[in-house]
Amino acid sequence: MGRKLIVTRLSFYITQDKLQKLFAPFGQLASVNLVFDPRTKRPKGYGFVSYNTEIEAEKALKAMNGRIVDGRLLLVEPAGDK
DNA sequence: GCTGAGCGG
Repeated sequence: MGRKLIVTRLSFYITQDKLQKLFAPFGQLASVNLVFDPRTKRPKGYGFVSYNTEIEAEKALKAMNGRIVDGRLLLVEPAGDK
Protein backbone atom coordinates (compact mmCIF):
# COMPACT_ATOMS: atom_id res chain seq x y z
CA MET A 1 0.00 0.00 0.00
CA GLY A 2 1.23 3.43 -0.76
CA ARG A 3 0.55 5.14 2.46
CA LYS A 4 3.86 4.70 4.14
CA LEU A 5 6.54 7.33 4.08
CA ILE A 6 10.19 7.13 4.86
CA VAL A 7 11.80 10.19 6.35
CA THR A 8 15.52 10.38 5.89
CA ARG A 9 18.29 12.82 6.74
CA LEU A 10 16.85 13.48 10.16
CA SER A 11 18.95 14.89 12.91
CA PHE A 12 20.42 12.26 15.21
CA TYR A 13 18.97 14.19 18.08
CA ILE A 14 15.39 14.03 16.94
CA THR A 15 12.92 11.84 18.74
CA GLN A 16 10.04 9.72 17.62
CA ASP A 17 7.76 12.12 19.44
CA LYS A 18 9.07 15.06 17.47
CA LEU A 19 8.60 13.13 14.29
CA GLN A 20 5.05 12.36 15.24
CA LYS A 21 4.28 15.98 15.99
CA LEU A 22 5.77 17.04 12.71
CA PHE A 23 3.57 14.74 10.69
CA ALA A 24 0.44 14.82 12.83
CA PRO A 25 -1.15 17.94 11.24
CA PHE A 26 -1.25 16.38 7.81
CA GLY A 27 -3.52 13.49 8.59
CA GLN A 28 -4.40 10.60 10.78
CA LEU A 29 -1.18 8.91 11.70
CA ALA A 30 -1.30 5.14 11.67
CA SER A 31 2.22 4.79 12.99
CA VAL A 32 5.45 6.67 13.43
CA ASN A 33 8.74 4.94 13.92
CA LEU A 34 12.27 6.18 14.22
CA VAL A 35 14.76 3.52 13.23
CA PHE A 36 16.99 2.75 16.13
CA ASP A 37 20.38 1.13 15.82
CA PRO A 38 20.99 -1.43 18.58
CA ARG A 39 24.70 -1.49 17.85
CA THR A 40 25.48 2.15 18.40
CA LYS A 41 22.48 2.69 20.64
CA ARG A 42 21.57 5.68 18.56
CA PRO A 43 18.86 6.55 16.07
CA LYS A 44 19.97 5.91 12.54
CA GLY A 45 18.65 9.26 11.50
CA TYR A 46 15.65 8.12 9.55
CA GLY A 47 12.23 6.74 10.20
CA PHE A 48 8.90 5.67 8.87
CA VAL A 49 5.48 7.24 9.09
CA SER A 50 2.20 5.65 8.05
CA TYR A 51 -1.13 7.25 7.39
CA ASN A 52 -4.52 5.68 7.03
CA THR A 53 -4.99 7.11 3.59
CA GLU A 54 -2.67 7.70 0.70
CA ILE A 55 -4.08 11.19 0.36
CA GLU A 56 -2.73 12.17 3.74
CA ALA A 57 0.55 10.49 3.06
CA GLU A 58 0.97 12.40 -0.14
CA LYS A 59 -0.02 15.63 1.53
CA ALA A 60 2.47 15.08 4.30
CA LEU A 61 5.14 14.15 1.83
CA LYS A 62 4.74 17.34 -0.12
CA ALA A 63 4.53 19.40 3.04
CA MET A 64 7.47 17.88 4.87
CA ASN A 65 9.83 17.03 2.08
CA GLY A 66 12.56 19.60 1.99
CA ARG A 67 11.58 21.07 5.36
CA ILE A 68 14.25 22.20 7.73
CA VAL A 69 13.78 20.38 10.99
CA ASP A 70 16.20 20.52 13.84
CA GLY A 71 18.65 22.13 11.50
CA ARG A 72 18.43 19.36 8.96
CA LEU A 73 16.76 19.30 5.58
CA LEU A 74 14.28 16.47 5.67
CA LEU A 75 13.88 14.06 2.84
CA VAL A 76 10.50 12.38 2.61
CA GLU A 77 9.63 9.72 0.07
CA PRO A 78 7.08 6.94 -0.36
CA ALA A 79 8.16 3.72 1.29
CA GLY A 80 7.26 0.14 0.73
CA ASP A 81 4.73 -1.58 2.90
CA LYS A 82 5.77 -4.64 4.82
C1' DG B 1 29.12 14.30 22.34
C1' DC B 2 28.22 16.09 16.29
C1' DT B 3 28.61 10.90 11.60
C1' DG B 4 25.23 11.60 7.18
C1' DA B 5 23.25 7.57 2.71
C1' DG B 6 19.69 5.07 3.56
C1' DC B 7 13.69 1.18 3.13
C1' DG B 8 13.25 -0.47 10.22
C1' DG B 9 11.75 -4.47 13.53
